[in-house]
Amino acid sequence: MTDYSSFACEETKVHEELLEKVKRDLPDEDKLYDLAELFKVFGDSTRIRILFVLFEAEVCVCDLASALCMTQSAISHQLKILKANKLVKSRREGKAMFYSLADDHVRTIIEQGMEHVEE
Amino acid sequence: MTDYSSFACEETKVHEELLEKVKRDLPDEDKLYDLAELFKVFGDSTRIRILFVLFEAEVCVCDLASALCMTQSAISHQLKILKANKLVKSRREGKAMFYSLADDHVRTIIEQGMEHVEE
DNA sequence: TAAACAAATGAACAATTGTTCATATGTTTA
DNA sequence: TAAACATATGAACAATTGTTCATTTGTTTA
Repeated sequence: MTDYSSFACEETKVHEELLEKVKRDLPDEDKLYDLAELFKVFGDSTRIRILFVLFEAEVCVCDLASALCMTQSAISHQLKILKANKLVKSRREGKAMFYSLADDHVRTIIEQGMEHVEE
Repeated sequence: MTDYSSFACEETKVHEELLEKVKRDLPDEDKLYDLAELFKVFGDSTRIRILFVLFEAEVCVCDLASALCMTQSAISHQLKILKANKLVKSRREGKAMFYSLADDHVRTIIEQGMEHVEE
């Protein structure tokens, strides 16, 4: 990593170098936006709690609602967001709809987050 | 992982078993809240962009502002949030304040997120 | 010490978001 | 087929959040 720290803010030449490097390496605006949107999904404690329950088992909507002491509607709205972002998948079984984790990124991301807050 | 999926929603006995397990294993309400708060920090594209710039180098506030084409005030407000959540650290050098990444969880979390959105 | 510069902060406003309530859709069973 | 059940959805409301503008704090230097 280049060290720019010894230059004051008037030293425009070196900073232009940095700014060009940043503009070259920064991912597309679209991708950064998608990334922020993804983390926004994790940024709600109801959705985090849903994911934690799904770490244990495949669970239907009504059980999620009673496990988390929330209305069926609230849970259903949040599941829709989780599904739209491919964090969970669903499967119908008769009247019930069962939800489970979509893949293992979810686990890793939450584990890393947990490590951070537990420090 | 126990399979509860073959039971309908009326089968209250097995579900109670699941609900008890969930209540036992679910982290404290406080911890889940903190975790959601952490992800909320990642859930804004300005802050994501700041972090990406800091992947490259230690950078002062005015350079962050010009790199991201935003006002100094907006960047400063966001840096305060990043710092409060221990994602960045700062160091004064004369008039300038230099910011850098606080630890490597930040990188891991963002990398995992990137993998997910790129799928 | 006064002027200039870099960063931080508080108040205000617009935009976004999570929950509730009412209702619709889809599936089973009597 | 009608009733019952599980889930999904749309509208509305309160709460939260990001940016701007004006101002303050902290540091250097003329």
